[in-house]
Amino acid sequence: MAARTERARTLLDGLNPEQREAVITTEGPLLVLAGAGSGKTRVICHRLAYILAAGFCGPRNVIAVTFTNKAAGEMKERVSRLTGLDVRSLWVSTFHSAAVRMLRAAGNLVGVKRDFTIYDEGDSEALVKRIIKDRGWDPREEKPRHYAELISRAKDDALDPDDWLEKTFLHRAVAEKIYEVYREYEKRLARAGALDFGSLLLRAVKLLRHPEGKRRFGERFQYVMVDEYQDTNAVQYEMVRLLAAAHGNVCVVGDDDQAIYEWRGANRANILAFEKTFPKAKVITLTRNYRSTQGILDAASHLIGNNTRLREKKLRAERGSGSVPRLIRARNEYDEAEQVVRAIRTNLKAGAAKKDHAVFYRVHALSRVLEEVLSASGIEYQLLRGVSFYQRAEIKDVVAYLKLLVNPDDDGSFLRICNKPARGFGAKTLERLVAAATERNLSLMAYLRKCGEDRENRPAQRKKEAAFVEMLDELQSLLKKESVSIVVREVLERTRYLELYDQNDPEDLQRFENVREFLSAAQDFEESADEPTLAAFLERITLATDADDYDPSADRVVLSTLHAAKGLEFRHVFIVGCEEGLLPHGRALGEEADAEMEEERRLAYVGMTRAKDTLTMSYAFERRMYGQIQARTRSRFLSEAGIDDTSDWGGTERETRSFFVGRTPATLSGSRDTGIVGCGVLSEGDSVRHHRFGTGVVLYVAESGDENEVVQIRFKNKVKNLMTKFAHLTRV
DNA sequence: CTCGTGGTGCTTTTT
DNA sequence: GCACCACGAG
Repeated sequence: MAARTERARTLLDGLNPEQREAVITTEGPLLVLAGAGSGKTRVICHRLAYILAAGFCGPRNVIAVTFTNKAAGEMKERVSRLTGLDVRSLWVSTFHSAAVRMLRAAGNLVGVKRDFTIYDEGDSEALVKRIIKDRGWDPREEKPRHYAELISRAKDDALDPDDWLEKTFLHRAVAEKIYEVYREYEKRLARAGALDFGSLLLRAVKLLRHPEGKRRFGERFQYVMVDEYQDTNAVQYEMVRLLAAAHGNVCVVGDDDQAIYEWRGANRANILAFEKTFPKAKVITLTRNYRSTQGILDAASHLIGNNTRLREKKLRAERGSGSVPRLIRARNEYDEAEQVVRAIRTNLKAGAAKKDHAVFYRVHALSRVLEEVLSASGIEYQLLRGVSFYQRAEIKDVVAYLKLLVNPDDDGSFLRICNKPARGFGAKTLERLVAAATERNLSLMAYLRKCGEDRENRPAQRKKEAAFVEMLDELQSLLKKESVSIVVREVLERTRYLELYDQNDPEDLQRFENVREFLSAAQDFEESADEPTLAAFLERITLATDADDYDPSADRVVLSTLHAAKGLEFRHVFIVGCEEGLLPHGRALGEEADAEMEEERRLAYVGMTRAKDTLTMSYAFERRMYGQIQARTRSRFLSEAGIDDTSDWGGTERETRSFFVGRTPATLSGSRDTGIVGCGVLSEGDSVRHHRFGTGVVLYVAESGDENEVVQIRFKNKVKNLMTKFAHLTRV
């Protein structure tokens, strides 16, 4: 017992008093407000480890919920290292994986059959589209994406079609249409034995309310932990509440300033609701920032100070003052990318690694130019996100075959692949088939099996259909005796799927490669999984994302959207495209878009607080967007953050613009007047004079020597970043 | 049934 | 500018 206590106590070493308090407060409800860079992950892991090491309960009585599989995996790994315990029975997972796990075990209690299929967003949208078409509506008018999104939001708020109709503020006629689609959508999901992401959570909640489910899962978990709590939606909140109901030991960790997913149903006010639901909740605020220097933190704090905040907190840098954020002004997106890359190259020369750098942008579209310029410079990079591997058409096709084997009622998968390659399921045939099956409320496969015979003649057609059914039956029987990878191989073989591809077409060749990669993923899976079934494999890939692929050890510059940047940190951070309409995004600019504007601000805040040593923001005077060149205005966030543009070189915005337009960079450099310092002359500690700011001392010189040299100078009461070529500095 | 073209319409996207 | 989809011609 003493040894145990001793071991638990060492877990507190190296934690600050607040962190320590959070770790040892294991009983009762606890809300940890963790500012950016305040050691949140550390607290969560140590707290989990502490509970286990102290022997308060066994691993199977703890559940920790995070938002990505990757975060979950790392957490588990870390807890294992910290405790030396076997953590296999510890539930560390995403909300969705936890839901799946419970439903696979006891879904029958709430009407979920064992072999249910999971529909991802693409599958849901495809289903919505079929419903809209079946109604005879034009999918260009009634946009499936729009409908699918509304349905998904409704589920985030736990609203069934009737609840939703009652609550919606949309125009009656519009609302009725959506209601109709939503109802039909639910009907068809049920018929297909499928659950979408929203239903997974809703069914899990239903299960936790069921007496038997409550007994099995509600009472099992003595300790509940939730990460990124500010991004939970209403249903996830309810799930947390139910999981914690029996024992009341629930710890949620979050930061309302970093809530960036309200647009998809998250509710950052859950942070306030927590204290209402658990009136005795203890609140611990972590405000010591171990990541960034004070200069960066000040800018970020200034920015976020423009929001109305739920829980205001002031972060303090533990690392000292450091440099203040820099601003890059560029003529266009190419100039912007070139300046960023130049700055990166300067850092590389000074000994920094490529992986110490990250470039963030609001929209993926901005990555292209950066990629071009990085490639041209021979600097390796890795792109976060982009189309997920598992979202590619060819992968979804193969997956659809597999899903159909596990759950033959999955009409979505059936329709996707029944005619790939062509085997007699043309448009007309399918139309008839769907109509006949719908009439009998049967899935397509069930209809083919049961009623294939009693349809009118067409013997040739029936033969083809029978062959298809037989092929799937054979594959299905393989499932019982062969491993996942062998089944995948057989599927490719027997369906002759790969014959769709032309070996001479480079795009097809890529698809071919992707399918091969998929095959090797299947192999990896069956070698490593606890339960190497096809259903488990499908589950994993449906709930997997590309975020899970980011490799922090690879020495490459990271390109990422601001959203995907959450949770990461880099020595040198660049945020490009700081322009009105981009960051903040155009959709947040309207009169009645205050909430959106605040979310944009939080997004910028998240990006800025990723930086450890230097932060550079940039904007361009013009940029090609949607195929045309547009004049751009610098983002309001820059001045809100105190990253003051105009003062950097001593002119006004208009002067800057006219100065740039029509000039090439070469004509910009150098100075005509004697006494004015040129590039490559200054070094740290030099005293200089600026015509507006007076005299100051050079703090440091970035990109020394070339025409983009930037010097940081401390004037009487402010620190400025100036470009030597514009600043017209003289020596004192 | 497949291929080509033209029209459209475009944040973000943990699961 | 680009990617995706629907529709029409072959």
